[in-house]
Amino acid sequence: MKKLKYSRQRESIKSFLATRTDHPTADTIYEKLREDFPNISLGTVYRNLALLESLGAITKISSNSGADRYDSNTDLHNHFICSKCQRVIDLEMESIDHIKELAARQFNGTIDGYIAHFYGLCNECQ
Amino acid sequence: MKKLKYSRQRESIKSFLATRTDHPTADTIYEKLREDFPNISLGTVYRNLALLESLGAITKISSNSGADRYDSNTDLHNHFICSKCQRVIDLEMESIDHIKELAARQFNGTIDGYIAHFYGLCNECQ
DNA sequence: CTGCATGCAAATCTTTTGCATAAGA
DNA sequence: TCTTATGCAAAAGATTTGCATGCAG
Repeated sequence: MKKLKYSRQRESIKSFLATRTDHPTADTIYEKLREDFPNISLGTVYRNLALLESLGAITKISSNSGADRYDSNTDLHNHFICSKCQRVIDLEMESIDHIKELAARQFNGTIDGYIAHFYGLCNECQ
Repeated sequence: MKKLKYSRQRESIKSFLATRTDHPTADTIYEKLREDFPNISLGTVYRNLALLESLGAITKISSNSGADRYDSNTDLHNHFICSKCQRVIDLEMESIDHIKELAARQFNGTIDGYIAHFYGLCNECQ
């Protein structure tokens, strides 16, 4: 496989994401990075996000509507997704790891991980 | 609000979905419905799926890749999503409803529901 | 009749990709 | 110099929408 080469853009994407807990979309990241790299392209942002995800450095979150979101917190944690504004909020809840066992008991295959998405209306929307 | 009017297409979409447990995409449904309605359009399929979802008759499932999938089983249940072939499999597992309480304890808003997605490789892919 | 639903096509939105050039090692 | 990364633009994939016409009530 090919060797990874340093890139200022990629580092910037990674460090920007590390400052945010609100799971920005690729486009939000793009708009922000334009401050430092006026000519950066959305393609570069998507390419790097996919690369970082494949390296396990970040996580992608898809919900039922809108663009995918990205999360620099790769620790196992769950999300609350607002049904109205689509905001994604981290839940620092007690471990629910045992649900993986319950699932494994039902499913005749290998379960590598899980993510639980809770939904409802966030404080701002209700 | 406006009144719902019967449509053969919508009934057909609903009953076709009821026969499947593999969570087809809008396009799969479209191809199937063309057997009975040669001129049906994808737009009609999407419009009816959105309508049925808003009525609570079906559920939409988004995963990290590929098109959204639709599920006629609106009972609370969780899914296994294959990381390789993207197959979505229902998990008839023991209740994990208590995780909702754990989440509510952390989140200062209203939690209406949740869905847990387990991932890994399915039998065919490993 | 009246209004919701459809078919068709164009438009949108999000993400991916090809290619020539720039930059890291 | 060699190879990976970038910018730009076009392409692709999924979903939505405007509009004239069809069909249910």
